[in-house]
Amino acid sequence: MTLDARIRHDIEARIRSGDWRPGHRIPTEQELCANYSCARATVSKALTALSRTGLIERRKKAGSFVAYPHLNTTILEVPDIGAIVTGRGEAYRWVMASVDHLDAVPAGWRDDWPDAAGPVLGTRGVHWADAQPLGVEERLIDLATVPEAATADFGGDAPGSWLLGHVAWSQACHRIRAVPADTQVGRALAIAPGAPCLRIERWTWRATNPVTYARQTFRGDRYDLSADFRP
Amino acid sequence: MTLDARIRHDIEARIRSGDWRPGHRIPTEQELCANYSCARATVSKALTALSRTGLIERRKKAGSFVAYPHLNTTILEVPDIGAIVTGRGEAYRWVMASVDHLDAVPAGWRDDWPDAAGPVLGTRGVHWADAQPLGVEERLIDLATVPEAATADFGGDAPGSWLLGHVAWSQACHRIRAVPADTQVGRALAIAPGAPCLRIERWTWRATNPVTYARQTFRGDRYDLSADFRP
DNA sequence: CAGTGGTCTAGACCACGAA
DNA sequence: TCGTGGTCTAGACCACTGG
Repeated sequence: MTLDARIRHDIEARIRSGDWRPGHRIPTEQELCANYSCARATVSKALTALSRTGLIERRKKAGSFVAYPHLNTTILEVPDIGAIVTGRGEAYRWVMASVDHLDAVPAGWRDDWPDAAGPVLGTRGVHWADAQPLGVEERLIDLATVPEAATADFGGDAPGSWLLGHVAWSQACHRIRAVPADTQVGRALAIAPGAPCLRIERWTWRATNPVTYARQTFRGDRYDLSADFRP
Repeated sequence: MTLDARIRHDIEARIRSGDWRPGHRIPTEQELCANYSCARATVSKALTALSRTGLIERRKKAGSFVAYPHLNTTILEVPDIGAIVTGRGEAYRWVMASVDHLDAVPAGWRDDWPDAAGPVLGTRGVHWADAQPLGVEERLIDLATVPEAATADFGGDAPGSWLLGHVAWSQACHRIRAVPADTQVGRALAIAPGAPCLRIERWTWRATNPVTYARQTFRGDRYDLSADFRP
């Protein structure tokens, strides 16, 4: 491993582990030069690479800081439903249906989220666009990884928005399918049972710790995903 | 604009314009140093950045070359159906149903692909996993942008595979929806009309020129998209 | 004003791999 | 073998901006 890769790796490990929280000031280039006994260009190379990935933010005179996680770090912006709806010129609204403290992942969900072992927070709600229900969301949050969620005030926001702003997740996995609406979803979304729905499942981890599992089911005739790519 | 950005931009422009084709040898670092009258580190910075984006490939002793477009450049690997199927341990097969030379985008498709003005190649076919039809694909290829497609031998591969290997696309846009199967798709996929299907539409450009429009419709019960992310 | 990152220079040594 | 990229050094000047 090259020296600049080692510096990069060390800093990234500190951030991912939660040792350095968002906003924490990273040692200056000169301090890092001294720590690693190397030239400033080598440190600069490592820090520049980290800032390009969005993990840190560099400000002149002030120094380098651990970046606050922001929404546009991923290319496919699955979770930010509000922005998609608002971008279409419609009014976005989240209606929380229930928040439950559970001692463990409920039966029937264990197959979908075997990672979480301890107590979890279960949330349910509906995403609305204008006066139309857009999709239902069921979510589990691991309270061992995110204990502050137990007492969090989600305000009027969906739990996903709160999580994005409060937890520095390191890995997420999505699964996107077309499924028929069951009777419960059909009633919530005002569509016939069996009507096509887009289901997005999302598993999120911080390092090896499970953070959350979300299952969103959207009306097929009112919602689609878009993604722009450049090679 | 900084000097290394200018070097990077110049080289990228040559590649995107098609002036330097995949496999073309880029001037050595020393030659570029001379051209731009700068230090080798500056040239190296530009070339390293280009190779990290996958646009060029650097080989010791041999030099730097324009990279052949490869499948894993995007995070969400929508087009590579074959790899997904094979990864599940099933046998992938593409069956071409028709290839048509058309003078223009057919009526009924113009709304979906208004970009293409001239003659296009229209293809239809079915993706199979083992002995089960997985999804149907309808595609239009702009022959003004990709004239070699008119006489191309797609072999046993889907047109998308051929395109990925022959055209350096610069931008792609996806749309993912859940739609009900119509009678034609239902018959091709052996499912009931109205059954939920995952539809992926993909528009691809090279610079401002349209390359292709593809519409894939997959059985909802047999196909899903997965995507891993790291912030 | 002074410290910080942003950028660049000139030069060096090394490992690799095609000739 | 020897040209190429990969990496690093020591030093420099500049622009920005917070104290």
